[in-house]
Amino acid sequence: MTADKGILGRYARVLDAVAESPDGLAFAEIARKTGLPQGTAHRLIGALLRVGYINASQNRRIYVLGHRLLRLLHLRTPRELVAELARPVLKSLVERFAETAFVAKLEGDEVESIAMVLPEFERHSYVQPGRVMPLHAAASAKAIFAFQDKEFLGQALQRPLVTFTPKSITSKKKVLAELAQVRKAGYAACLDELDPGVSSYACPIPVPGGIFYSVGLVGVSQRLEQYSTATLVAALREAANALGERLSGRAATR
Amino acid sequence: MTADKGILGRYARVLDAVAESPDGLAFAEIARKTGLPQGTAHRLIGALLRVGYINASQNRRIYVLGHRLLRLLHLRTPRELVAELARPVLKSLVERFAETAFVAKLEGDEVESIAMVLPEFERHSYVQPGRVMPLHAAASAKAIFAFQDKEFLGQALQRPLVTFTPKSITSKKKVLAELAQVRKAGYAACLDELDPGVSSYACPIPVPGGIFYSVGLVGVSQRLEQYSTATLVAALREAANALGERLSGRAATR
DNA sequence: GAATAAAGTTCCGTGTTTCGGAAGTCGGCA
DNA sequence: TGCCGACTTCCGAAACACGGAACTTTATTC
Repeated sequence: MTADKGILGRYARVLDAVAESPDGLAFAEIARKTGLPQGTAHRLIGALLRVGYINASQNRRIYVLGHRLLRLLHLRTPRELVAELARPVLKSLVERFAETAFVAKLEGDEVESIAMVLPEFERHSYVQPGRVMPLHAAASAKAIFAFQDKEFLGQALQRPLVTFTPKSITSKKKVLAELAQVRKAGYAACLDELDPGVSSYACPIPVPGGIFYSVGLVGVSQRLEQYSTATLVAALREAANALGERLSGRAATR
Repeated sequence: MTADKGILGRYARVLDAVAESPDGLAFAEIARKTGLPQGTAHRLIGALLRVGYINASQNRRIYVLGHRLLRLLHLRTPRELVAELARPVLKSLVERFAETAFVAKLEGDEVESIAMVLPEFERHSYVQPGRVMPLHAAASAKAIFAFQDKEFLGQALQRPLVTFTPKSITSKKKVLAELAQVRKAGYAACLDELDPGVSSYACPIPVPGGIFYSVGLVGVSQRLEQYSTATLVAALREAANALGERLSGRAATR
């Protein structure tokens, strides 16, 4: 189209070109596909890189969609799509540990539980799908918020930190310290912080663009204690990696 | 953050704000969340509207992500996510018609078959998942390309129109006419155009932002003829609507 | 239903940024 | 070493973004 709708129109054309090529595009191909002069294309690509709308992969020569756009995409991915894909992985966790397994997702600026499989004998569940997991008192939420940027986190921390149990962490400073710890360890735990006598463990699910999902186990604290933390975390991490590959289309279709 | 990375940084902040609010944002909320002066916010929103990165919903007062971004989202949605969700719907089509049912997806600038369920007695399939469906000789591809914009279509039509059978349409003009017809009728048919003696029908799957998927039936022409076109199309349309709702997160979780 | 507040829109002089052609640099290859 | 294509930088002219303030429209209150 000759009708370039302002400056944004040209940026949009570059993004369209990049998105339409599943394996990314080299600089010259972008200039050709969009019909932009090389100098101009170069400048636009530089700006897009700086805001994170495209990323340079490999030897810095192939451009693909960037983390900032992938973030929007995951925020808008319907819960059901992810839930459907996660079910088999959750089932195998349940079989192994006989505890409730679940997946949580970043929705807007909150973390929600979106899929759950519970052991057969269990009478009730601790995380109904759709339940909002509080940032300071749920392993699943910690595992996701620990990997968000400061600005976003600061906004989320505006919400009051409700005291659910005597063990709940209710100071912003302590929450931030906890999240830093989660980031370092690669997993989150919540022992009696949300419901008394109930504990949970969760790992972030790595997908290109950032962390938007987590996979976890919940159960009566006493029963969970029979497994070592290392065992639980190793299993969750494995599950998280498997889910990450499925969510980004790199999985061997089972 | 005070560090605005150029003009794109401010647009990005608006988009982030909109994406983080699942139900959309009013003008004033955008200005507040991004910290932009009202006049400025208004101008940026206008530009974003013009390129289709945001849409005004309802009484033109609530802004949500626009079709141009949703398009990127769907282009990048892994095949497996969609395939998993589509399976039950495909199964019920197969049960009813005893013919192969499948879903196709726009990948880059090509249409690919991504999920398929075939009747038990069938010995081989006509559309392996992963097969690229030619724009001019496959119902599934026609059903998708018919709803793409002219620019994109023109680009796709650069590719040579292979003659698969005597019935294949091989002139650009006729292909365009056929696509216009598909757009009007709301479904596409291919009678012996790709493989001799094999026919297919397909309907576009409506999701917010445009058409990126189609659902179809394939089979030996003679066998398919026992159903009236109206019957086939009605069933496909129903399936397409069901899939559309699931894909956009509006479905009643079965 | 009038008064008032809130939400949304337009204007415009100032000043920064974009524009793209052309010239320059890099890196692989014979 | 010298060539070629891919990529990057430069720069003056022109265009556009900037945001405060004034204005219109819509919602709320009494």
